[in-house]
Amino acid sequence: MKQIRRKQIIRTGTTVEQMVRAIADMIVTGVMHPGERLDELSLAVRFDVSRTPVREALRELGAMGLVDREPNRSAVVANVTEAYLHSMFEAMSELEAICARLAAERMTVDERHALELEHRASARLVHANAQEDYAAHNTEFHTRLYRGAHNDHIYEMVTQTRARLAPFRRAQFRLPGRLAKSYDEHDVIVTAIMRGDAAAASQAAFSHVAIVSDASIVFASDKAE
Amino acid sequence: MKQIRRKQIIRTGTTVEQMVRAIADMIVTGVMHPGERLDELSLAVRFDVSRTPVREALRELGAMGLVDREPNRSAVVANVTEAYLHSMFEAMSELEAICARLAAERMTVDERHALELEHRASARLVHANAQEDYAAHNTEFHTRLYRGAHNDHIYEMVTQTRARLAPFRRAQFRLPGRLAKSYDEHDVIVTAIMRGDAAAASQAAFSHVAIVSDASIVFASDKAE
DNA sequence: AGCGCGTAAACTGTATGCAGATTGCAATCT
DNA sequence: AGATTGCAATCTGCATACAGTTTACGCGCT
Repeated sequence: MKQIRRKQIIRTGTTVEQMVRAIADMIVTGVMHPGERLDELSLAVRFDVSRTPVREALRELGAMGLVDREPNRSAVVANVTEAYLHSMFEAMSELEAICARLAAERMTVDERHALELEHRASARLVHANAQEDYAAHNTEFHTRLYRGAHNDHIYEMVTQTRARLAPFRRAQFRLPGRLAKSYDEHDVIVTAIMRGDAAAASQAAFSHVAIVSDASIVFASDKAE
Repeated sequence: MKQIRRKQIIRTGTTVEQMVRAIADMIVTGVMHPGERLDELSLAVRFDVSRTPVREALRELGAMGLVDREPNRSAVVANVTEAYLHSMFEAMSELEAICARLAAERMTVDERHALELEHRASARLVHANAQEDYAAHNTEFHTRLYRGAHNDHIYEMVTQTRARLAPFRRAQFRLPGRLAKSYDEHDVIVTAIMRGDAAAASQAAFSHVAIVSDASIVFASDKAE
């Protein structure tokens, strides 16, 4: 049985990482409610590990802002209110706008070319309504944008914010017609970047993310019930 | 709100928090060099604790991006190169610009009033060349700006970035004439915000931080030698 | 001499035990 | 009855012990 556990760890990461993901999911999907206590022993029993990895996982979740910790107290689920969610989506728009602006100014010829290719290739996925594949393309597309800004710290912030929002955004491409609209919005961004129009790229990226945000927040509040 | 509480906890040191700060300082001040290994036992001996708190501190430092961790490997000092530092200062300018813009649009009457008072009060410190006190005022001033944006996630990002840059910025007010210039720059920001001119506030905040960055980076590269 | 291979040392990951802090309850006092 | 203090159960913080993994070195083989 030790063997089995080891295999799973190899497959999905270390024990602690697994727990971080599992607990993060529970918090973010509303299985656990804000203020709910996360006592170490219960979690240890639940995941069939000792308290040590549980403590490390809680510390990491604390750093991620998903749980609040105070000395000698149980960690509690942080209040990821709808207001806070909204602030994250808004921040995402702002960050994406910055990336697009900087990308328009700084991307190398190769990067521009790759971005355009990536974008063009996705047209096929839209026609096929291949939601899974389009989602993968979408991630890649935005990642190229972030990298194109040539600023490591901004890249870090935007990817972290994106990761935290991921659970709330999962279903957006299921909305009818969203794929085609997303493609069109990407198109505006790409065009602006290709001609080095920083202001237009920034504006287009801002709107694009704002639209995604609206769709996702609806989804999130559905889920909260 | 939540953020403030967490900050205070950081100030109130448990063993782990103390270690996090101590190690972070060593990394950021160049006492430890990028790539240098942080093996758990050595640190435990050095701080005269067991490996358990060391591990938790390293995990937190990993989440902060100051050390890189891989399974079954020593944590190593992350590469906080001058390039990365530069990217953080640039990000700081961008974030501050966003905050100023949003603040100009969203600050309540009370917030605007408090900001102006805080700013006016600092004039006295400039004349007295009270560097320590002005630094405290400066922190307060910028914090008000960040809060004024009314976006918790952006507040979190900007304060975190600011915290990571703090060690590099400490000496900036010692530069001759910097206090008066800082005051003037603040003045432009405040004026723009008071009349709700988002674009002007944003522009002024961006320049202000860019200037601080330049001064600090000079200082940082001095220190690196 | 160079190349594997195996073994041991060093180190990380996890479990468990103990000490101190906190909380809730209950018995006592006002 | 309500408040208060003391005690017990519970939980966190840290130390120590053990298991599994990686790394480095030396030995033998070609």
